[in-house]
Amino acid sequence: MPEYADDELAAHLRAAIMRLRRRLVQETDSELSIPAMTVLGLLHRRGEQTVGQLAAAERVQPPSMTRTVTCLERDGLVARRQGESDRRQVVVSITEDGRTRLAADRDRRTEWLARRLADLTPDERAVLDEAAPILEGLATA
Amino acid sequence: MPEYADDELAAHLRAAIMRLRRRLVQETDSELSIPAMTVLGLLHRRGEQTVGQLAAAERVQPPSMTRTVTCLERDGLVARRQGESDRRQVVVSITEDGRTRLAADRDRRTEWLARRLADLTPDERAVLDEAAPILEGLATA
DNA sequence: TATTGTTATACTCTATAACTATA
DNA sequence: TATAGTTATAGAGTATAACAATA
Repeated sequence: MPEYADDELAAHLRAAIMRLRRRLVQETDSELSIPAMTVLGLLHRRGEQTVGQLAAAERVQPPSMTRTVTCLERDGLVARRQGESDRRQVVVSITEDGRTRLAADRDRRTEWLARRLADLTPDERAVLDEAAPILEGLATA
Repeated sequence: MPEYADDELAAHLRAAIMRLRRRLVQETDSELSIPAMTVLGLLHRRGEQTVGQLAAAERVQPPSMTRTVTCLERDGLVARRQGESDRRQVVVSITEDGRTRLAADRDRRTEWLARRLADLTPDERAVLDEAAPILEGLATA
C-alpha cells in the first residue's frame, strides 16, 4: 500500500528534496563549489560544450553559467575557445587538471552520502537505485 | 540488477537532488518563500515550537530561523510569544491566516511536481512513494 | 534584426560573530 | 557562566537588464 495519499506524495517528496539538498551542501567538504563540480562532470561525460549548452543542461540562465565557467577557467580546470562555425559561441572543454580534480573531488563530495547509503538496508538502497533515474527525469522533463 | 555501481549511486542521487531542487524553486509560483512555507508546515503538523526547535528541525542556524519567523510574523501568519517556563525562549505558533495561506500555497507549490508525478507510470510513482521517506531519513540522519 | 555570451546589479537564503536577556 | 534568541554583516548562487559581437 502506498505510503502517502496521491496529493501528499508531491508535498513530501518536495520537502525531502529540499532538506536533503541543504544537508548535502552542509556536509560537503570540497574546494569546488557544487555548480563548478557539476559542470566539470558534464564536460567529462559529454565532451566539450558551449556556454549555452551548459546553461541549458543545468537549467540556469547564461550569466550564471558564465560566472561558473569563469571561476573554473581561472583555476585552470576548463579552457574556453571561440566557436569555429559560429564565432559568437564559446566552447568550453575540461583540462587534464580538471579531470584530476574532478576525480579527487567526486569522492570527497559524495562521501557523506555514500556513508549514509551504506547505513541503509539493501532493500532501501534498491529503492533509491530505482528512484535516482526517475528523479533525474523529473528534473529535466 | 542495480542501475548504478555502488560508488555511482551516491553521485547520481546527489546530482538528481540538486537539479530537481532547482527545478522546484524555478517552477514554483507562490507568495511564500520555501523556508517560510516549510516552517508553516512544521507548525501545522507539530503545533507550536520554539525558534530553537524550528532551527533544529530544519537544520539551519538560529539567525536564519529568526529571519524566517520575522517575515512570517510581519505577514500575520505566525505569532511569537515569550516562553512560560524559560523566558529566554520564543514560542512560535501558526495563526488562522497562516493555516489558510498554507493550504492555498501548498497546492500551488506542489502543483508542478504533482503534474510531473501524474505523467509517470504507476510503477515509477510506487518507487518514489517508497523512496520519499528514505530520502527524508537521509536528510535527518 | 536575432542570437550568444558578458557585464553590472540586486535578491534570497544561509552562515559566523557579537550582543542582549534570561537561567 | 551558559544558553536562547536577535542584530549586524558577509558570502554563495541565482536572476534580470543592458550591452557587445556575430549571424
